[in-house]
Amino acid sequence: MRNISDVIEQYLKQVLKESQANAIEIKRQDIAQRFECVPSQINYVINTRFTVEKGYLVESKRGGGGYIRIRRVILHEKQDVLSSLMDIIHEHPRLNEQLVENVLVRLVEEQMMHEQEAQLIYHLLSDEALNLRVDDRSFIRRQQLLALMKVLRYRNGG
Amino acid sequence: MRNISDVIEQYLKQVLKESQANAIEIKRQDIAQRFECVPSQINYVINTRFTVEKGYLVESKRGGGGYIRIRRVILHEKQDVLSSLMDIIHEHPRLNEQLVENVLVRLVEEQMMHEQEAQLIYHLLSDEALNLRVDDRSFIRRQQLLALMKVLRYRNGG
DNA sequence: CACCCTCTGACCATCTTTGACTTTTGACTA
DNA sequence: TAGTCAAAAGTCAAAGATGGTCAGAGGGTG
Repeated sequence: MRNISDVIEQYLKQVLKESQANAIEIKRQDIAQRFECVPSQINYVINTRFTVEKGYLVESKRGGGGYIRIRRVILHEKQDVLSSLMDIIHEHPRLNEQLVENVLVRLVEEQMMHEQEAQLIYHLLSDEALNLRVDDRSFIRRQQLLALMKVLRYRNGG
Repeated sequence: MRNISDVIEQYLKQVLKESQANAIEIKRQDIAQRFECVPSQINYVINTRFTVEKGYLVESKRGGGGYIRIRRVILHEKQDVLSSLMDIIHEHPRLNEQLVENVLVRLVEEQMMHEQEAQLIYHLLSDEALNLRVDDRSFIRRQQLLALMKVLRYRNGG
């Protein structure tokens, strides 16, 4: 693996997968020690890899007996997935390629669309295709991702 | 071989051929060092020799743990259909919903995409989703349809 | 000679790593 | 109970590590 962040990401996902409950609780310092990095590296990994749109929820507590809890969000209804993603899209001030990718990957994981469809749409929403100023790009992405959600809603019986 | 670009091209193709998967991942700096050239030379080689038309797909990531990934893909046999559609897209001064639909229908007829995919994209490119001034809408549609063509060049056997 | 590739380097964009400083929390003490 | 302290975790900006772009110089070929 190329960088320590990826390694830590994989490790955490592995632990998460192996845990019965869909949540794990870690001690930041422990993880940092295990991978020989500074503690704040763990925050970086969490902030970039375990985001809401990817379907993770993170809680933590400081002080003695502190912890970081990572939870995989489990939504039972397709509707929930769509509406939570719509909320995220609405709330995010800037929609960059990374976020678009996260959302599309999530939709595929949740079996709301096929890999190939996601692939196509990703390219339509790429920086390359949307060769505009950042704000305009963000605007278009928001419009189109919301349009996508709308289609998926009735396509999956909403 | 007369120039360094050709040498690098051959080298990369050789490595690609020898790799089990039809993809390789390189570090720009490494290759540049091996051939004693500036890093941007690698970009030049990639931009001129590993294009989509020639059947290659290139992805990359910057920053720590960055890389350049080159993938061999199989081109779709109906390049002529794509070319003619691209011409149409280029030549039309205004791209309205009707034209988008025509293009998508054609692509489905030629079995270059599935009905459902066309449906999705049609919605993304609709007047409703692209709630903009006519010219801007037209601009976005052009960009995105061209992006679509680019993907379709190699899909189905990539 | 003109033109089209190549090559180069300065400058840019993006992602990661690090560390100093901050905030929160619980336990212990006065 | 209030205050203090140490043990977490959080924040943020700078530094580091890559890759990308672009315009101009350089060179070979018809």
